[in-house]
Amino acid sequence: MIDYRSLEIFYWVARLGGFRRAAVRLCTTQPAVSARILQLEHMLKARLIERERRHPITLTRKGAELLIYAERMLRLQSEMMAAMNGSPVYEGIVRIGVADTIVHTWLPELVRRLRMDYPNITLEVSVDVSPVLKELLSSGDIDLALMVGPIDLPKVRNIPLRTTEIAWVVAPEYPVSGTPVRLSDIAAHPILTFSRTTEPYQKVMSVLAASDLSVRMFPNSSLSSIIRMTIDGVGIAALPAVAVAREVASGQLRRLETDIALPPITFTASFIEAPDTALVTMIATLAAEIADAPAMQAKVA
Amino acid sequence: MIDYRSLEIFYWVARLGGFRRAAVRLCTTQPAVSARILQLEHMLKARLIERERRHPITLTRKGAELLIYAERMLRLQSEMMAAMNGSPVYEGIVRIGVADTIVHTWLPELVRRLRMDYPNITLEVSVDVSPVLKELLSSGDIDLALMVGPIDLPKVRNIPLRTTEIAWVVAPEYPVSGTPVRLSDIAAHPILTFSRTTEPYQKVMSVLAASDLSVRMFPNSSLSSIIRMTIDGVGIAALPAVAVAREVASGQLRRLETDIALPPITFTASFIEAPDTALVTMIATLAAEIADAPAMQAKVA
DNA sequence: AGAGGTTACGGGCAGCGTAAGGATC
DNA sequence: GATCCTTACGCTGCCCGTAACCTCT
Repeated sequence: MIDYRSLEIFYWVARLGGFRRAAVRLCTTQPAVSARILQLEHMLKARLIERERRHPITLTRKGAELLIYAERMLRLQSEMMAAMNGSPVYEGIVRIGVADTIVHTWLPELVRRLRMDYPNITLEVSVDVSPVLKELLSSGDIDLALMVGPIDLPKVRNIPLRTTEIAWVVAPEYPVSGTPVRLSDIAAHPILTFSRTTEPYQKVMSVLAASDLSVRMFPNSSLSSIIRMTIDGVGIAALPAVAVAREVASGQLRRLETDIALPPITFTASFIEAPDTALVTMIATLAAEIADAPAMQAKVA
Repeated sequence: MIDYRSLEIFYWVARLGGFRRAAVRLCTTQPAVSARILQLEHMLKARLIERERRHPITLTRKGAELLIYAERMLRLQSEMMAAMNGSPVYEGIVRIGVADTIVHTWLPELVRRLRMDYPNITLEVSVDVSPVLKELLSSGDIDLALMVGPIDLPKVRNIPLRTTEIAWVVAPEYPVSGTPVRLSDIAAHPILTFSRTTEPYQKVMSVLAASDLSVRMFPNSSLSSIIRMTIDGVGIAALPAVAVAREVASGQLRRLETDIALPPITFTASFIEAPDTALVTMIATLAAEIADAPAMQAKVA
């Protein structure tokens, strides 16, 4: 008989397009995945997967046929677990990728709530900039990404968290002319923001490019480092307003009043849709709830 | 996660109403079944089965709920196997209960065909009279019964094999008066037939009772023994015509011409309907085909 | 005493992880 | 050389079967 585990592994190999990725996603090793697939192929006496050297692998006809059943089986299994336990079993390991901004605002609250309400969930948090998180998610290295912007791929579910504008902030004593500050005033100073691939960087660059201004950018992937440097008077920072709300409130940073039209950025909780995402969905929903909670709004506003 | 095997075991415990029966049906031991159920109950943190001392056990509410999923899961699994292999995997152990009459007519042909076409099937044949076979089937001790008459229980599938009349046969020299022989002529002699619980016995008894005749019956559960004794002139045998066709053809026995209205008896291939009966169904169908084959008809006619 | 389920215990084997081995770009 | 899958191998843990035990009729 065909094991549930084998189908699960087969499903993720097909889904993520590689043995390695499936292994990472399922928290196991590549040989284990390999053995399962081989066993499956041996049992069904048919090759299921065309091993090509480049991502993604392709399924044979038989493989595609099996995938349908694998998906149905996983779905039935999780439906059963949900029905039997009243609610799905919220336990296991979840790997979350989080953008720095979220780490500094409401991630602690999410972690606290999870530890309190679901002590059997083990979290593995990786912090990185959103473009990297997108890669990690689509290669199966993380299960859930809390970051900027939706991922526009099929089968990825994006739960919008909250939208925030980009604020220009400086050290209180830092000299900036103009009220409101114009773009050219800002461009005279070094601008600190996230790394080149991120939305804040690109949005800043696009308005500057439109105005034909040149500028010294200080891209930096660490939010706390950017904040530190800004407080130390290195330049003007362009950061999500929520990320610096505390420092602005405490007077460590001063928010510039400008009329520069920077489009706001939207955070999302994104994850790959699969038959067994009850756990991840729950966490994403909880994240949305916490991110939008009045308490949080007040705390960071 | 819940194993396929656990669901299968749970299904059969529920279906057959006991741990022991399920163990027999699944070719395993009672402790193994017990352990699986215990593990399942532990995993779902709920009692699934009320252990009562008498058959059948009853399911708790949770147990009944799980049974639905177990059945769906088994069904999906066998649907998948069927779809993937083109045809279901015809291999494994099948326990067949066979009535003596069939053993002496076309069972060898069935066994030969199975051994030839499906060498991976292991047969375990038990021979007994039909009422006993019915018990064995409903308690899960056999998977398929080839015997007299349908089993009128829900979830039992009966495939009609062929109908045969009951013949009165005697040794060639045995003195019987009358042509055609009347019932009272027969009642003067000892009558050999199957044991008390069987259809031939009961049918003979009912016509005799209707005529208010008393008679000496020699019930015997072994067909070959009955034939032997009849050839030796012990009395008149009432047996399915097909069972003595060979002896009549070879002249070892003589068939009496009578006008006694004995209702014919019907053989069936009967088995319990379950989500995974592809193998048993195939054998039952093959049995029907062989039993009704012209070659067989000729051979026994 | 017998039927039916549980507990105890030892052995076998499946499946996993580590590490080394191709193959292809 | 880098990436990706496969093979080799030792180990762990699960699951099964045997046997003894419990409990109710």
